[in-house]
Amino acid sequence: MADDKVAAPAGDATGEAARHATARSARASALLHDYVELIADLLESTGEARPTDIARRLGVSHATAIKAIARLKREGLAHSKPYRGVFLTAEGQALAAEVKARHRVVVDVLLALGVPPEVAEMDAEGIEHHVSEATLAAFERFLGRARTPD
Amino acid sequence: MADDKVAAPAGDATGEAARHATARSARASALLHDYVELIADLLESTGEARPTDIARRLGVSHATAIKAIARLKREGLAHSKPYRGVFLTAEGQALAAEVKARHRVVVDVLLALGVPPEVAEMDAEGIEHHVSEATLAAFERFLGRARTPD
DNA sequence: CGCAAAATGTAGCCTTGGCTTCAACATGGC
DNA sequence: GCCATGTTGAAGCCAAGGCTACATTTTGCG
Ligand SMILES: [Mn+2]
Ligand SMILES: [Mn+2]
Ligand SMILES: [Mn+2]
Ligand SMILES: [Mn+2]
Repeated sequence: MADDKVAAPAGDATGEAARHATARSARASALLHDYVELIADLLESTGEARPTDIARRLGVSHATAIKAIARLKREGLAHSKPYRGVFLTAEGQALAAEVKARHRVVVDVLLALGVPPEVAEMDAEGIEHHVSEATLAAFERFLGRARTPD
Repeated sequence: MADDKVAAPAGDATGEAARHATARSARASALLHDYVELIADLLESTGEARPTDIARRLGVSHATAIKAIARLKREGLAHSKPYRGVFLTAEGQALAAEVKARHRVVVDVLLALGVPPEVAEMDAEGIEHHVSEATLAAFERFLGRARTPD
């Protein structure tokens, strides 16, 4: 497992800085991820994703949701016409699928580790945004899934 | 725990809203947690915690660090006199110890699940802030520690 | 149809957490 | 002892993500 670049210096600043930078970046995208996940869910289950419903499910004001939706559109993840509900672009749908899968795996790992279901859902909502590809893969191996066929 | 309001409806908004609210709140305190953890570490290893070092270790500008330090002071977690380095209050020290313990447990769990060390450190930096008491306890049981004597 | 209620959108405010730029202070080397 | 350099602090800018208050549009219903 250790190549030859063993033992990064203990009080190493640059590595630590990189780790914190990664965490900050994940924190920044967490919000968008939750929105696309939720929008996909609403579209799938009810056929439409209205700002009010999104706001209620996230526990924020509708104005807050609308501003976030504007950002989703700006970033090419969603589109919508005034008063007509929100939809995901292809990119948004892909992201939603990814995020949803990650969410499920995180919850399952927590459950497998003996975390109570309510708590698992709670904590997963935050943890999911900080699970890298490598960690996700490890989680799936641990769960005994062969890289999820789904 | 469940009175008669069994089986929260699938598309339950209030429960989901609460989960997202919790995640948002954790996200908000994450930054302060990282600061106290780092300050404690610097104090322990070098005897002093200077803004410049803090900034470098976190990968932010020194101005950003100084403003965060001001907030730590405002919230009663740290104190400092001009040009004299930062120290933690009793409350700050307690928080630092808690945060550090959590960090270690999260890393250990990731390692136990087969996540590569570098990645474990990376992801733990974000995950740690979303691990509740209940989940922490489950993690410790999983690791076979009896509520960490240390 | 007509209109009240609900949904949507806009505006403006606040805090946080980034940044750069500049000013003030402290200190080590000469 | 003095001064160059490094550290610290202050100010001001910006975007994100909250909020409330108000304006506009849609819609459902009598
Ligand atoms: Mn989430
Ligand atoms: Mn989620
Ligand atoms: Mn952290
Ligand atoms: Mn940490």
